[in-house]
Amino acid sequence: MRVIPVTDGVDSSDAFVLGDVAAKDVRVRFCPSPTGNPHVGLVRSALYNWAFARHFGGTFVFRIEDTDAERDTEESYEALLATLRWLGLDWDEGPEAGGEYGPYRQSERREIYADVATKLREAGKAYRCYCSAAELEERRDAARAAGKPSGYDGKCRDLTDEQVAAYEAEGREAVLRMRTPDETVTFTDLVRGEISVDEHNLFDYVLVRANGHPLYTLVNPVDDALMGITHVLRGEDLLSSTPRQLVLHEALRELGIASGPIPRFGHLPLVTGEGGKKLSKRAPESSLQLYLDRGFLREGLLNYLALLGWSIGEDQEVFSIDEMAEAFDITRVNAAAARFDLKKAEAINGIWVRNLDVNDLSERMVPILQESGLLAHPPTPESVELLRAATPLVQERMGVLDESVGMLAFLFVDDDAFTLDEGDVAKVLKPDAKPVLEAAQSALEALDEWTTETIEEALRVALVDGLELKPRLAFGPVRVAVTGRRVSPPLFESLELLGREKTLARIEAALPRTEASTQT
RNA sequence: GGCCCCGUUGUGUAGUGGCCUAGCACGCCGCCCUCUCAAGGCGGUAGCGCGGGUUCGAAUCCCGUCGGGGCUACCA
Repeated sequence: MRVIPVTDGVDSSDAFVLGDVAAKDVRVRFCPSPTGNPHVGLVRSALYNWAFARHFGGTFVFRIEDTDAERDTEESYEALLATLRWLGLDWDEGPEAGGEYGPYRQSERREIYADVATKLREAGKAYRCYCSAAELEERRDAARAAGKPSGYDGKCRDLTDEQVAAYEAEGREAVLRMRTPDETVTFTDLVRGEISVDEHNLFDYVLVRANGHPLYTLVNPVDDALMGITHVLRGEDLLSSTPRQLVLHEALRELGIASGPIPRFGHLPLVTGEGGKKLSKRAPESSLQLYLDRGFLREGLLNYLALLGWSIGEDQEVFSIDEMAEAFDITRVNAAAARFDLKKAEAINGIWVRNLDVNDLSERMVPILQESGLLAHPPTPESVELLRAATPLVQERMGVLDESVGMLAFLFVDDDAFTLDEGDVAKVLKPDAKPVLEAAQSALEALDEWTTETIEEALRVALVDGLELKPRLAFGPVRVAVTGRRVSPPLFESLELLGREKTLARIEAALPRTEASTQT
């Protein structure tokens, strides 16, 4: 039985995590394949790697695994870079950053893989396999039916020259397979502890396709080795392929293709969706773009993602990624899968929203309001001023920025586009609201000074004192008439920002509605 | 089917043999505050999957069991 790498002790200190590697020499990587949109699991993984690197003062490498020409797209590649940049997860080496281990896009490293493949084959570490897809499937099904492991059975492991010649004569194409050892492979996972797989479940796997294109199974470990990666932190879905990769790492060192210690692995818990299943890339709720479009703050989203599998300590949940980097300990990552909870994400985000400087917040709201048509591209100076003044009114009323759209529409929408929510009209602008609106109208018309304080005073005197109404019945109709909804930012502040003219015009326009909605 | 991983309230977690009649946060419910909605304050709801051990003592250690998940490609 082989144990790779050898470790002892089970304390959760940095020393255990580092092994023989000096803190500053730590090198971790984030290596997505550019297929589809970045999803939350991917980002969580990037965050943990980033925090790990920053914690030790090591290097965060960003590598693109675009070896699948069928599925990789340039748009996805661009999206990946943009996303990491936006989140503030800066990389030390990688696309656009450079580095001495480049290139960092695997599509530009083909010769390297071809060379390694040749060396592996010549050294007998890998061999040509001529089995056809149909044959493999047949044998796999048979093994399954017999209740046995269904991996590759090793048929082509030790072909004689004659057999090879015969296959070649048949015109068969060959893939390159890695030869795995007839021993149990054991390694110590940084979050799960010791894990082993015996030889009966260590299958010879394909490294290079028949068409000569290298597969992930080859390029991923090869680049990790060549780029001096010391720690591999990735999703649990890759856990079962780790023993096989360890075998390749050993071979690379044995053949002198790579030097340096074999990386240590830590498998992060999966991020699951509603059903407790792995969040698939295609599930809408897993798309990071969805959250960005809704106006999640990078701080809030990252903070929430960090919570999915890790805790900074006793009674604290809100922290920045710098604080995370400071405290991050991979051995304290929870091994169990974590469910993505939108409500919690919004709550955490809301805390960050409320902690933001008002000017900062109003600037961050611009894209959302533009997207919804409330602001122009670029926004006019007046609307920017108005937004700045209105931001404090909504700051503690939203978890996510897009919630401000409904609350602020009344301030930014063109007069002819202003509409009342019909449901709210039916509930609030009943016949008995008419005298309320009329009283409000004359009280406001008489105002010399148009400020929050004078407006409130005037309305209280006219409606609460004058008509002897309870506050909610007094202000409700005015609120609906002027903001269009029963739920709005604070009324008096809203009226001040809206201005006297518009306010009075809207009350006037709403008066007939108290009659229209009578017969129900 | 096979292999591997995992298992504290609905969700995320704290907890590493006595401080646990299990803490925190989100959610949910109620109350307070209040011009609506939020925010804020107060209170409540709900959990160690199950069964055996080990021990004076177990959420914490061991075994079994059940349940969940991942992988099982010439995808990554």
